[in-house]
Amino acid sequence: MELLWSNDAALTANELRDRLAERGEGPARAVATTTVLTVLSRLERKGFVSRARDVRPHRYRALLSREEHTAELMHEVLDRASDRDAALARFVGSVSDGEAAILRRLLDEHTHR
Amino acid sequence: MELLWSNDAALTANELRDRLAERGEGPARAVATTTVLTVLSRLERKGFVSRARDVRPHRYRALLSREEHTAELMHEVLDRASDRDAALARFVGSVSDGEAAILRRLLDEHTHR
DNA sequence: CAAATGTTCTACGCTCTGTAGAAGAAAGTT
DNA sequence: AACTTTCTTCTACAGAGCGTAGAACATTTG
Repeated sequence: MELLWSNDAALTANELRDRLAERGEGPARAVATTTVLTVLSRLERKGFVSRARDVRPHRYRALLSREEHTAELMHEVLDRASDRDAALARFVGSVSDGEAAILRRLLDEHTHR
Repeated sequence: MELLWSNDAALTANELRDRLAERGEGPARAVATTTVLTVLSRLERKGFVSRARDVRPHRYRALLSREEHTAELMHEVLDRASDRDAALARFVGSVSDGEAAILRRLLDEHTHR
């Protein structure tokens, strides 16, 4: 559910519900607005989403973009490893050549910046 | 619980239970053997553990090392991203300098091998 | 065969997630 | 202000996963 969040930003619950209804017309679609609200509240509690309480139909926005969130998760996973370096090594070792090239480029930028 | 697995390899349920009892004498320690068995069965079902059924006190062993598992998880997380490259970029961007250096070295090995 | 040891089945409690109805609060309308 | 519509919160329930383990069944040992 949370994945549907990567949309744009700052939506109301109803707007979000409509977006959800659009993508994926199939059966078993269309959730109730309250459902969206509940999920949003939980996400807010967990710090994934911010809510503008001042405007009336509260507007919600993702605090982290989809990609930031992914990076965040990768770090969490890595942090749970007993041997970070070894884990990193395994990770790099199991990356495709293409992706290895991308990583290299990214690291260069990381340095020169 | 699964984390306690990174021990060595090929243990019986009882041996495992003993290892668990040792590390962390504190209160609320010491689980029943059946508990260990149940957990092992579930891990086996999920493919994290292999079991030698031929020997009688079945012997269990981790299929992936702690670090391999971590790398695996990182890939899974990355695979769920809509834009892998962007996610990778975020990841690299949020890595410490020291870790960046390690990554660079790993990539070099990756290439020259 | 009986006793000891090992394994499977079944189950309970807890947390998380998806789902939403009922009830309360705020805004819009006449 | 009273009424209606819209929005939000509260409460709840089912299903999955995890930690835990007792009861029952199987196997090995003496």
